[in-house]
Order: sequence, then C-alpha cells, then structure tokens
Amino acid sequence: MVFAREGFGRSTVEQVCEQAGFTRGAFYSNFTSLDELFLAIWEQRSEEMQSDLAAFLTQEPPPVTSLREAVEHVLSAVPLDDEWYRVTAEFTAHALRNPALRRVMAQREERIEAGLMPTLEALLARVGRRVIDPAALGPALVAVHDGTSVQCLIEPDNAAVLQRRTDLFVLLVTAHTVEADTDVTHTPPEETP
Amino acid sequence: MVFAREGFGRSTVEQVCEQAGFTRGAFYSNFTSLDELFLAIWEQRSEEMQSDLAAFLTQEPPPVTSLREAVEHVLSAVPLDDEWYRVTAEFTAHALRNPALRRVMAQREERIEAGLMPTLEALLARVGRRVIDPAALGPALVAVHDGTSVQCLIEPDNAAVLQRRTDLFVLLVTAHTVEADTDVTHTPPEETP
DNA sequence: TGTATCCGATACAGCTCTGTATCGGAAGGG
DNA sequence: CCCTTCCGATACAGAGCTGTATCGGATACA
Repeated sequence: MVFAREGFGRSTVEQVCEQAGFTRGAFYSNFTSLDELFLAIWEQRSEEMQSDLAAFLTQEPPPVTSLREAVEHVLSAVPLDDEWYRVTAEFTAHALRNPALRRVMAQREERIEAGLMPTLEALLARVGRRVIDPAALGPALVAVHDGTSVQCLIEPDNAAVLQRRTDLFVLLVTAHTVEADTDVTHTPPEETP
Repeated sequence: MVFAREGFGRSTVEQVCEQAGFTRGAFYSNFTSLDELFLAIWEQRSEEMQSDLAAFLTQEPPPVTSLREAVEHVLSAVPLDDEWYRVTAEFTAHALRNPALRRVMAQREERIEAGLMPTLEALLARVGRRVIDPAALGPALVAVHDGTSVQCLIEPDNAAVLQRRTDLFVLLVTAHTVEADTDVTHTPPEETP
C-alpha cells in the first residue's frame, strides 16, 4: 500500500494508480479525491476486522476463565499493525480539519463500538462479569486501545509496554463491570458526581 | 503554521519558508529536511508546555481537595489544541517508519513523564493520595491522554466525551494511588500476575 | 584594515503531479 | 443490429517543488 509506504499526506494519485495497476483516468472517473478512496478502503477493512474479531470471539470454545484471560484473549486477536495504524492515525489527524470528515469518523467509531460491545459483553459474561454501562466502556476501550497502540509500536521490542497495555485494559474492564448477578447500585462506576 | 494548515505530509519546504518569511536557501543551510525542522519546533514547544504546566501546578494555592478536583485542575491546564494534536499525531505516525525517529519519540515521552510525574505526585499528595508506581502511571496517563484527545477533537461539541475523559483519568489515578500513609501492599495496582 | 568564514538570497535545470478534455471501445438496452 | 451510455486510456498544458551551485555581503578576528 502506497499510503503506508509514503504516508497518506505524501501519497499522490499517480503513485497510488501506478502501484494499483490502473491509470489516473480510471481513478478520476471513480473517485474525486484520495480522501474518498481511502474512506472506501477503510470502510471495507474496518468491516472485515470487525467480523473477523467477532467470529474469533464467538468460536467454540473460548478458553478463558478469568477477566484477565478474557482481556488477553481479545487482545491476541486485535492486530497491532504498524502500517495500518500509521495510515489511519494520519488520516484521522487529517480528518480533524474537516467537519464533514469529523462526523464520518465519529460515526465510524460509534458503529464499531455498537458492533463489538455485544460480543465483548457476552465474553465477559462467560467469566462472570456484567458490564455496567456499555456506552461508557466502549469509548474508553477505544481510547485506551488507540493510546497504547502508539506506545507499543514506538517501542516494538519493549515487552513492558505491551504488559502495561494489558494491565490498563484489565483495570478498565474491571472498573466497568461487576460480578454477574450483582445489583448495579452496589458498585457504581466512577462517574462525575 | 503551515504544518497545521496543510498537514505535515503535504507541507513543502517552499510553503514553510514563504510563510515564515525566509528563503529556501536559508532553510537548506540550517536543516536538511522538514523532519529536522519539525523535531526542533516540537522540542521547543514541548519544553514550554511542560514548564508552563509545572508552573501552573505549583502555583499557590492549588484549590483542590479531592482526587477528582485534582484531575480536573490538571486537565484544565492541558491544552486540547486541535492544530497541535493534528500535527504531532501525523508526525508520530510518520516517525513509526524510521527506527531512529522511533527512538527519539520514545525518549521524548520518557522525558515528559520524568519531568511531569514529580509535580503530579506532589499535587496528589496534597489531596491525600500517594502514587504506588509512577513508572506505571506515567505511560498510562499518556496513553489515556492521547486516546481521549482524538475523541474530544473529533466531537468538539459533545460534552459527554469530555466528561468520559475526565472519568477515565479519575479511574486511572484512583487505581494507581493509595490513601497517603497507607502501606503499599494493602492495595497493589492491578498488575499481571 | 585586510582576510577568512559563514550565512543566506538568487538562479538553474529538471522532474512530478494535477485536473481536464478528448477519444476509442465495451457493455447493455431496444 | 444499431444506438446509447459508460468507463477508462491517453494527451495536454500548466503549475509547483526539489536540491544544488553560485555569488554577494556581513561578521569576526588578527
């Protein structure tokens, strides 16, 4: 992928077309800009990753008995892809400039959360944990995922970073769940008073 | 700043020079690439922000009595700067491609953590909280900061996102601190067994 | 004051990318 | 079988950027 090699910003229509094996004429008759092309690619890949993950998590049997194992199990299936991170991060930064793109990004995140949370809740239920407020846990997971991904990719040989990442996820999930069959009101998630 | 307007990747030496009011000749006799220039800028700005924050946090009197107030107090002084985020995110993504740049980035983060943690620990001490393991809390704070910043900037009008950000920080700090004068071993931070 | 050094402005030659306009050919509908 | 429509390849003209090489002037130092 040209975007990964050159960076999204430094990629040109020419390069993309050359590497993909079609002409600039073909490009311009299908897309109006690289933004549009990339959004299409992202859309596709995003759905792939999501259904892959969902499939992995619902396969029989998920060999997890503790919350920590559940977290590790999920993380083992979330690819920490250098190239992909690089491109999406850059595009996200780029999208901040454009209100329309911002909205697209916000919707994408929402859709991902909506699609994934049920699966995660089901998995957590299997280790005896009930999510208190999925609408709060979702964004937090995304934030922690994004924030720790950079750290892991910047120090790819540092196992401690990966470890801290897992710890952080465990902490987060623990705080946002209760023992199954427990009344919510007993341990409310830490929220602004 | 050209980098913010055009994106780092789409910025050219020509544009940068024109806007900064010097010629390309001047640029090439001081830097070998835009990478080099941007690193210099970042270095400078990073130190500024750090000392500004430290100054703000040690000013008399910091009117905080609870952990949550302390978190809010700190966050009120951490600028959520659209343009700056955009550029640094893009550059970080770019840096992932280059081992040398990766090392520079890792060191920068380390330096920021080292410079800031003592101040934060002092502030937390004033609300009766002792940090268990600064070396674990630091990276987690950075990750959460980065991860939630995007979310806030993508939905700048959504107060709930900001709220969740604060909640997440509170959760994190709570888990990584104990009541002052308490023995560490009573409530170890959730770490990989 | 003369000389050495350095910095930065200008010029140069060449390359790459852009977006559109034109044109041929394939697919589909009547 | 013809006509229309659409897609994509090619051509075109223009614009912008790159990095270097050259040269003038300022500063420093003796």
